[in-house]
Amino acid sequence: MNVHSDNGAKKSMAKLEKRDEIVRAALELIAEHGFHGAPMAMIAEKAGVGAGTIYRYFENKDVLINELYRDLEERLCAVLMEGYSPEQPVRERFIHLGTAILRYCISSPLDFRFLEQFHNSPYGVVHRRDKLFGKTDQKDVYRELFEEGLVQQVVKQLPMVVLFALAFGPLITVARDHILGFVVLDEALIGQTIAACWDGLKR
Amino acid sequence: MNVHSDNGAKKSMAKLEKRDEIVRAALELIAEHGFHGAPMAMIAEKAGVGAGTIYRYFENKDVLINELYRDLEERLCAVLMEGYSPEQPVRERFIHLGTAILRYCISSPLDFRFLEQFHNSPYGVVHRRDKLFGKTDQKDVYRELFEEGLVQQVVKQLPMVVLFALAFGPLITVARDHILGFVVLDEALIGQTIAACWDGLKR
Amino acid sequence: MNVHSDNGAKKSMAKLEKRDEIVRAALELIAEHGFHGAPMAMIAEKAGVGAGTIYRYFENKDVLINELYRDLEERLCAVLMEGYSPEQPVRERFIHLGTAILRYCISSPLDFRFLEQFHNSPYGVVHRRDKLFGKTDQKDVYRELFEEGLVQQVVKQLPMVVLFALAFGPLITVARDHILGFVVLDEALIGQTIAACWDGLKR
Amino acid sequence: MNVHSDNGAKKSMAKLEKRDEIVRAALELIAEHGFHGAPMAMIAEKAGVGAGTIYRYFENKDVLINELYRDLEERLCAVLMEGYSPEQPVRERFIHLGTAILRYCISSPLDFRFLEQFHNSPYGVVHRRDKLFGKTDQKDVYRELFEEGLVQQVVKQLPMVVLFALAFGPLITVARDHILGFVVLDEALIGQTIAACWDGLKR
DNA sequence: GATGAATGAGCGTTCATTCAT
DNA sequence: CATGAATGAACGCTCATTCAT
Repeated sequence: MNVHSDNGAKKSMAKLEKRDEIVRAALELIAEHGFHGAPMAMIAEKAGVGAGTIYRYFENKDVLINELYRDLEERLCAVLMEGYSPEQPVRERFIHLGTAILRYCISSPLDFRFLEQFHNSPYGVVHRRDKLFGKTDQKDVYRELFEEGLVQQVVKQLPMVVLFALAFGPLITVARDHILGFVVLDEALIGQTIAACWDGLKR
Repeated sequence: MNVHSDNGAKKSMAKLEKRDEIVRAALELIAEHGFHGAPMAMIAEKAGVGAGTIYRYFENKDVLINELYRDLEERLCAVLMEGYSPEQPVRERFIHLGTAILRYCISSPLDFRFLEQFHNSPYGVVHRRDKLFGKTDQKDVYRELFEEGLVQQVVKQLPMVVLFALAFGPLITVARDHILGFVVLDEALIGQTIAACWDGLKR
Repeated sequence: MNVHSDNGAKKSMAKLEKRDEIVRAALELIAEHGFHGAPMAMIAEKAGVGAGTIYRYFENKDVLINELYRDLEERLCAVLMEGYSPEQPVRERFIHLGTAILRYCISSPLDFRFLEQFHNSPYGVVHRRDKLFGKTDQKDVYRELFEEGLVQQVVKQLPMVVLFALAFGPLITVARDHILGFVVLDEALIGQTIAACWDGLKR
Repeated sequence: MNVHSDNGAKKSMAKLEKRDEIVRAALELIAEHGFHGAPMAMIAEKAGVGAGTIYRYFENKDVLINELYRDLEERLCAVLMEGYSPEQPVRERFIHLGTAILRYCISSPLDFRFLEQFHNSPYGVVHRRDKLFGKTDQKDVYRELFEEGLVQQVVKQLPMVVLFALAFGPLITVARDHILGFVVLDEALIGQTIAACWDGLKR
């Protein structure tokens, strides 16, 4: 270790730093160009590592993508739960979640684009099926929220899947449109959009 | 079937027939396996033509995909307009369109799967941008409908893009879930879902 | 076909010609450098075809190697049976076979080297096991010959596998040494060697 | 085990111990899976050392393999010479050597498998050439034995290489077949096999 | 015009070897 | 000295596209 070691240089990276660089590079490339537009060699180059290095951290491309997804899902989940209070009324909770989602997609557009790509791929379908049919035991705030809403009769008596669609279909769509520059979401618009979703949902 | 069609069965195909076979084969393969699961050679085989033949009808794979998209869009548009009457109130017209979309996706799941794949790919982004920013002069029923709704003050005062999202985000989502078998859409559920969308949309 | 088409040029090859070139190239490279010293790209180059072309004729490298083996085995078998007469005494028949083998290895050293490489590889072990345990119904002259020799009590009462070893172990060994230039087999030496093998075999 | 050896068990290894572990690991992996099935990293892991450590003891993989071969050859040679008495008749000496070889291959199948792999590879060819053409000055019991047999006119008047083939070709072959489970060599069969070899050799 | 064999760039992945620690 | 993370050339294989027939 040199006392003068400039810590700005591309020189050595710590172990975790390297994994992070790979993940970040994969995220950017996949978010921007899709799974096919992100060859391992390109990810490696963007991450500033050798092509073989990726395989020290991830068994193969599928694993890399799935771990990246899990990372993002976790991050998103943390964001959603921040300030979430199960004591609040269903409506307030829904607005909290919706707002958090839209803000997240605005502040982390790459994350959001990646999540979309993932959901619209075979990976995502499998993942969704497992989730719906309870192959994961991860507790699910949305489900809980809507189930409570059904019991309290504040949301429409519709299948869970349809409630999801009514609640998040529009959010995902405007989020994408925002990222692609088709609309600019500001706080006011976020609020109005979510309120409109609630109108669709509520009894 | 032409009365005069030589009944050499699979033998010669008319020019248009051939193009259609290619397009149909591409549709099926892409709908089922995605863009990457549909190599040109496989499309050719399924279409019953030589691999090189495709290039007589489509400059390259991108063009094939884009033309296929245009075909489907046209078909969808025709379905939507069937029985559509501009004289009806905005709400009735919206319900007509929504119902038509959901019925179409149920009766033509391959078409729908393809359209989704397309929209969630670089192709789709470009296409959407062109449409929004008016690079196409194709008249757009949705836009007209919502613009009228805005003028009549029956729908919320929100940007067009957000109205789209509120209206079609849920429909697309439930349609996909139906195709993937996560929910079964019957006529009753279709009606309720579209009514809920309208609740989100209306002032 | 042009009347003047110079038939010496590298120009076009007929379909079978191409398969043959690939097989020949694979044979030479594997014979000289082993399986690992014969990458597909090198085989393609030596064959004068594109790398991808090989896969039109052979599903993958394993299949190429196995088909090549089968080709050679067939060729060898034909050579062995040429002039072979089941009516002759066991000894004469053995000498016929042994002579044919040695002559073949001298005249087709590449074939022989390949066969050796194959036998000394996982491919060969599997192949041998199938043969010994009768998973192939290919009739086997050696086996028949030795079984007859056992019945007539002209060869030693030893397990078939040991008889094989006594008969062909030395032949394979001298054949390899000849090819590698460690000894020069002429007709006289061939005769003496096979006679010696018979001495080891006979009762 | 040294009385003073720190019993930190797997902890530190003496220099020679480490080399031995590497060699043993290489032997096992190569014997079982061939040269290609034994990556350096796997050898290192099995040996319980770092991947880079191997290169302190062996310049590269080729050198490792060649030194491993030399080790085994030495071991085999020691086994062969145990109880070998140059005063005995040629025949008895041959039987001693042959028996020792077969017993060795039965008791040390890994060694034997490795030696075979080696002989059937470019390494082996070079090695053999050096030996035959006297680039090594290692005295050679077989050669001496056969030369004496020639002088005494108890073995056939054939080139040394052919005598080798007659003597050891069958032994190697049955040894392999034993290891692969195609035949079971017991003491009786060993004796008969070697006797048969001698029949092939003797005048 | 129609064909499909041929192509080769590009993919995901492995592994012998190096070198900072 | 020993390490093992990092490397990148090389592998087997795929597939959009071309072109001789």
